[in-house]
Amino acid sequence: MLLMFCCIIRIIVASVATSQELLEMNKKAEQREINTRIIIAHAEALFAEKGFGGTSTQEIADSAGLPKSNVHYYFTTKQELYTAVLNDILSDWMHDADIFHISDDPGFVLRAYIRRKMEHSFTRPNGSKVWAMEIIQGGKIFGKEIKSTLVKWDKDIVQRLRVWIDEEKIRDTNPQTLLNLIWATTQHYADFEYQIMALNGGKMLSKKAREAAIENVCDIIISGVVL
Amino acid sequence: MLLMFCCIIRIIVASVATSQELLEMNKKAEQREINTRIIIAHAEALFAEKGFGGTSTQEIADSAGLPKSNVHYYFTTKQELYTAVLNDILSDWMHDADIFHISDDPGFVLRAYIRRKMEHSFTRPNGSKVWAMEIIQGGKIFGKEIKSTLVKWDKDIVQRLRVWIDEEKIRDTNPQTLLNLIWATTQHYADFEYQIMALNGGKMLSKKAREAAIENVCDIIISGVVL
DNA sequence: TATAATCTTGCCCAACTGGTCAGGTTCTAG
DNA sequence: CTAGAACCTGACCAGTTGGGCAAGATTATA
Repeated sequence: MLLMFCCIIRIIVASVATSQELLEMNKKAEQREINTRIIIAHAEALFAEKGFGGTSTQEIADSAGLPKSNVHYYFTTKQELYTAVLNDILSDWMHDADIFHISDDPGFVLRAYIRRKMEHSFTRPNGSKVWAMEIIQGGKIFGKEIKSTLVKWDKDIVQRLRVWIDEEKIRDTNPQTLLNLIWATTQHYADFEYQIMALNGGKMLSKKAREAAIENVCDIIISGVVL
Repeated sequence: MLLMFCCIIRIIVASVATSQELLEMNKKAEQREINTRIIIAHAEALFAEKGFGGTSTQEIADSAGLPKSNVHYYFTTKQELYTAVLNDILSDWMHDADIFHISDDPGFVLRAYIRRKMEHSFTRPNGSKVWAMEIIQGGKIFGKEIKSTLVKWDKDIVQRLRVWIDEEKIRDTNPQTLLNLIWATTQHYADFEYQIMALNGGKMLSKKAREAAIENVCDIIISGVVL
């Protein structure tokens, strides 16, 4: 319970400040903001590369260029830091779905949403990877946040899809299944980056290939579902 | 190099023997077969739950009901055991694609392949999870096998899809992208089991819901791609 | 300028890690 | 029946782990 409380405190502290907010801060607060951000960024990369259990706080500290004790000053436990990383990612993702509320054309909305998710996968793959591993391992650490925030947000979108089904604008399918398919496919390009590369002759996807992948995925899903 | 060789030896030893083969073995060989299988099975479950770095050989031993030294007798290093687990999974998966060579009807083949992959996700989720985490972490340990076995096998299927595209039996899309979409979606049901459950009111998918999910996924993809 | 609050750090530690090994038991081949 | 290969395991080890702590440095506040 106390731990839970500590986590919440940290999350608030760790939330990204705008540059305007940074200017208004005094030196102490600014230091805290900067260090917290650095630590989270390096932790995200290392957790993505080696998993939670495979990453030591010492490594994170070294990577961030700080003494380990300093990392422990900002994040008392490794779990606390891990939670901060996951929160940072989640808040970034939630906004991708804003598009569902600014248009009523399923073709347009779905295409825009898929595109955003795909682009996110290419620009911030590590976040997706850490998230994926947490879920794969059964959400043992971040489970509560998933069950509350994510579930509520999911229900909202599913409801939106259901309306389109009733209006016979999209195929009569289980909206949750459709959403799963979209998430799975878009995040695949971040999480399975290595496999994608291996199947692309060991090279990273070119900008052109990425664009083509985005278009292809959009096309397949939309012609599979939009009536 | 020596390590590589050891791994191959282990893999051969660890390969599943039929019950017929078991009967023909002497006691020593049978013991080896049984212990190896038990260790791999328990390791698979633990690696899926806690990742490679988060699982200790002691835990694996305890879970398998053997002393740690015995585990180390069969698998000198943790990596060696991990490799054996991944090989076990990979060999299981390869066969799912046999269907591509027994029919020329894309609708039939794709539906059958997706169904098999989905069923596999429901019956052996842990294998998929370990695999997913290995890829997410950049294939550092299993990379070579991926680059050889998997890539070759992938090329084969892509070629098959390309023919169908040329024959205008399926939509003119990047065949690799289509394959990625299928893998991502089908494996999602194993890897993101926890999320699926959370979005299903915290309950596991019922048999009926699973069957419906399989049908839905098939329908969406096939009507998105088969002409 | 005093003093309170926050930040930084080197040092410490008990617990655990993957892995070794010697010496035992069990089995098989000849 | 016997020699030796294969198997088993308790005891052990050096290195690493997450995290605590207290004393000193810096900054904010009154």
